Amino acid sequence: MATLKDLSRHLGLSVTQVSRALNGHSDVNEQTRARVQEAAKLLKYQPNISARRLVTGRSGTVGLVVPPPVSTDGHAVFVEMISGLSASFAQQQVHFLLHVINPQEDPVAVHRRLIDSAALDGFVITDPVMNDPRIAFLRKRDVPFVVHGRLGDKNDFAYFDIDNYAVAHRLTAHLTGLGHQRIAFLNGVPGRTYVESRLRGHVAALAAAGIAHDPDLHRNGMMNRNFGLTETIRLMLPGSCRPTAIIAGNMLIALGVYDALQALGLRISADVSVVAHDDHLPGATAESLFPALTTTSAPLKESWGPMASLLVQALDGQPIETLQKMGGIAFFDRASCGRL
Amino acid sequence: MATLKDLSRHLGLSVTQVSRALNGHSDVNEQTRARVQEAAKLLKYQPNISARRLVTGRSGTVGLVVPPPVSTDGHAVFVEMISGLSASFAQQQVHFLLHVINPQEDPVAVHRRLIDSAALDGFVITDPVMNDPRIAFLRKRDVPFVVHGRLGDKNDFAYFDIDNYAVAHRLTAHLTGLGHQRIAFLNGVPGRTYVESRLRGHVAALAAAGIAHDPDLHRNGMMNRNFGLTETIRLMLPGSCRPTAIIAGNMLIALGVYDALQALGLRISADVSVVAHDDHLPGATAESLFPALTTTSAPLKESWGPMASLLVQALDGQPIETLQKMGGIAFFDRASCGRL
DNA sequence: GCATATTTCCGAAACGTTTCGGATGCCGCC
DNA sequence: GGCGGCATCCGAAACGTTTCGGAAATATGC
Repeated sequence: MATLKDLSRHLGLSVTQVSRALNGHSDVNEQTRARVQEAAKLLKYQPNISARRLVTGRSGTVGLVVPPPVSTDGHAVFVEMISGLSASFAQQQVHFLLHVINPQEDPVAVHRRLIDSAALDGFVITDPVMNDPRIAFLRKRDVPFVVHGRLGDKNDFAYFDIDNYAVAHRLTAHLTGLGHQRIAFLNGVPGRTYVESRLRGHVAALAAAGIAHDPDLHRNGMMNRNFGLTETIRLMLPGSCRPTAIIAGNMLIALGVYDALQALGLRISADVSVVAHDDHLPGATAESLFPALTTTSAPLKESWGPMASLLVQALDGQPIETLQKMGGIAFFDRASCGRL
Repeated sequence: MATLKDLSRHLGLSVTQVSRALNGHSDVNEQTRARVQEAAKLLKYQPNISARRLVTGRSGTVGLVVPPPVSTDGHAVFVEMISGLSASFAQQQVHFLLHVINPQEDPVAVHRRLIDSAALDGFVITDPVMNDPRIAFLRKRDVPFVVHGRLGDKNDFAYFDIDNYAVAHRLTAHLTGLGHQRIAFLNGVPGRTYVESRLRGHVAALAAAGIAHDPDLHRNGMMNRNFGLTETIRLMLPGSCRPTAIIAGNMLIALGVYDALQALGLRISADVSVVAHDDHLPGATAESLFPALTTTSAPLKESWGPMASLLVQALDGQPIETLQKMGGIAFFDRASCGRL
């Protein structure tokens, strides 16, 4: 309600000086600055962001444009993402605009409108695909953005990602270390970057152990429980050359693997070793399975804070090379693996 | 990128007139208006909302301040709410700001900051409680808002709600019509308005059939599967005077009721009739149960569109009395009830 | 033909902030 | 005493839009 003019009148200072005092500029007496800040608190001064953004050209608002989640699996990720981002941006004093589009709508057009009306000055991009039109557009318009994930080799933008190569490498090496040779890998849908990175890490770890990669043991699919179940059953068909260990791309797949092995009467660890990567989505924890599941661990919920920081730094004009961050992964050796 | 000044130069008109033409004012020649609109399209003119909101004092943005969802049950509602609201507001050309607070934070303080910085000009209020401080604050500051649900009798604000009295009345009357006298009601946590409304509707329908309400048959609790399961078992304990029919407050409760009756060896419909209210949350559909569940139906997802419209109308200064809307309820008689 | 509406237009001010360029006073220094 | 340097301040312009009050041109009524 109170404006700069009110403050300046109240303090006997110019509007200019009040503004500079509050914004931490150097040419203002420390004593005056204190007075100004006190008065601001007293009069409950809140800067009018419309006025500010009009002159600075920046809105103090970032946005996320997404289609609504489809499956119930998607719900958990959606909730975590939305609430994580919103809370993180709030902490950084940045407003978070959410625009849920219907799936037919063109996301680029929405981004364009949002930019042209000067409503937003930065974006979060999730679920990037190869040659993503959103990324191309934002780059062309020179609008800051941060991507959750990466694309192939050329990543000349701010991103946060986990080291998916390392994930698969670590899991595979753990199994080869126990003497396993025939290791199945239930990976995600082909084309997604993290799926390809994991495949590379997997193959590299096999090679390091002197094992040739058998394409038949590598399966792609939607990362849900059903995929884990059906593929495990197919892998274990009598007559086929069974794997002695299975890597599950996430916890849902792992649940399906457990279901299938149990149904087939195979003992986990004793007969078949199982490992998985754990995003820490609600619903399935590695410790609560029986036997407790050995995993690499990289909680998805820990990405949103860094994502927000990166975007804010990008808004502040920091060079992109300093804004590429990888989340760490941990490894928990539990009870689901046996030595061969 | 293009501004009004650009347009006015390009058209040989004053900035004033261009603005009025675009905003549909009356004192502009229809022919000129057409020219202006064409030029606007040509130059890809997008009004700078910061400038607009600075002079109008309105931001074209509404907000929702919520804590993150807790349980996995809450996820489905959260997702539906967030995506429904966002999409609906987008359709109405209103920006939707989401602010997820941590549960300790004071929501009123957040609302205050958002208002004082002129960032938002309207709010959506969900999960209202009696004497809600958010509502009191927004009313005091004379900021438009719309509430999902109602509070007791005094509702001098815009709201969207379903007729919970009618829901319980309808379900109860259906059962009394089949000759049931001892009807249990598994209702939500006490204090919530819809819970109380439902109780009133229930009691009224009983009275209309000449049946006295037995408080022992009315149970309150968290509306989840476990509540339905445990309360049904307690209701059916041998020695107690068993109900012949059960009303479940929502589908999760109904799932628990089905589980319990099956476990107890009681046949649904033949031994015990079951009805429920169905919010159409993903995960449980009334038709897919066996036997198919008789329900009142009021999809939660149909509230967000009306909610958005109501808030937009409130922003336009429409009188509150015209902004109180009730969602309709449907009744589906399926296979879960038997005549006594 | 004159006064009065009506239609269509415009200039200027205003919203609240940031920032550019300059002003003022004071200090020490030669 | 003059001069440069520093610390501290201020006036005015600018951002892009809406709107108030009025002006000009045209139509209407007698």
